[in-house]
Amino acid sequence: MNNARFPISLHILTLLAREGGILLSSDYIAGSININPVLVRKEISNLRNHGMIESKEGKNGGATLARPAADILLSDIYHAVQQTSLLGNSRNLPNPDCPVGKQINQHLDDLYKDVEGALLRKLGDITLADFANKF
Amino acid sequence: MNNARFPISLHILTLLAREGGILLSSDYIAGSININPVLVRKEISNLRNHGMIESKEGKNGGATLARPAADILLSDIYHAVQQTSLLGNSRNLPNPDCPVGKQINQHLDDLYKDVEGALLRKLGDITLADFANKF
DNA sequence: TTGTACTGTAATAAATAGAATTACAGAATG
DNA sequence: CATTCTGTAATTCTATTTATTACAGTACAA
Repeated sequence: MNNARFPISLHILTLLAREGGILLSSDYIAGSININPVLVRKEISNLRNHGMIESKEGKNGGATLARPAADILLSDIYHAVQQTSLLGNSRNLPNPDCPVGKQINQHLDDLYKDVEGALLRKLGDITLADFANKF
Repeated sequence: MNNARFPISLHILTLLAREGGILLSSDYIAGSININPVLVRKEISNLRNHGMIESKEGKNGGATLARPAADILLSDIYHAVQQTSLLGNSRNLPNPDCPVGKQINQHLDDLYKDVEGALLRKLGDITLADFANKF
């Protein structure tokens, strides 16, 4: 995972978790993370689609948690941002005339599912409340 | 993880595991993976530095496993190629004037160590022999 | 002893992906 | 109705990844 979507989303949610229902603006959040506000709004949009955030448009608008921080698992966040496979894939198709090349993607997929399961069990043990309470 | 070093290394090692000690050239390996041979030689160089591969220069040269496939764990491969953190980090430093921004990197690091531990336990349960025998 | 087939590595270029920026329509508020 | 926000698309900028080129050095075999 090379992009910063997981830590950015976790940062956003941590800020919201610490404000009990107070709306935070994308500009304020972006100032804490030190990234562009448009990126924040994109992540909020994504987290909203996954039911973790509610947001309000217009003056004095902003974002807030859609449900209690104790009901949001870090695995929920992982699912919301996960796009590329955990341990990477080669861009090119391997050689179909090679017995290994022909099958490796299937076996990699199986392996990744297995490994990702272990990761999700760990992330599923931790709630946003657990994380936010560390601060 | 956006780059393909883990699957490439695993592909290389799988090919070698299936040839009992026969030297394979970087061109042959690159043909199976369908990437540039120079990339293969770079990965071989890395895996050699980590004690998993031996290679021989000159005519009829190539690479072979440095130890039995049953003695190479997938976690060894992960360690050999791992460079960026598992779940990503923001490029910019968070705002030190924000109570969350000030501490988040430390808490992220702790979390990542924990999660990576779970991943490594899973990868440490699987040997290269296990993986190569699937083909 | 010399041509050939390799590795090893550096340097560069091309391709791709990530993040920042600009722009602007639309919503809510006072 | 001016202001302050969100939402989103389009574009530009930057960083990362991969491919390519180049070439020195090694080993073998005729």
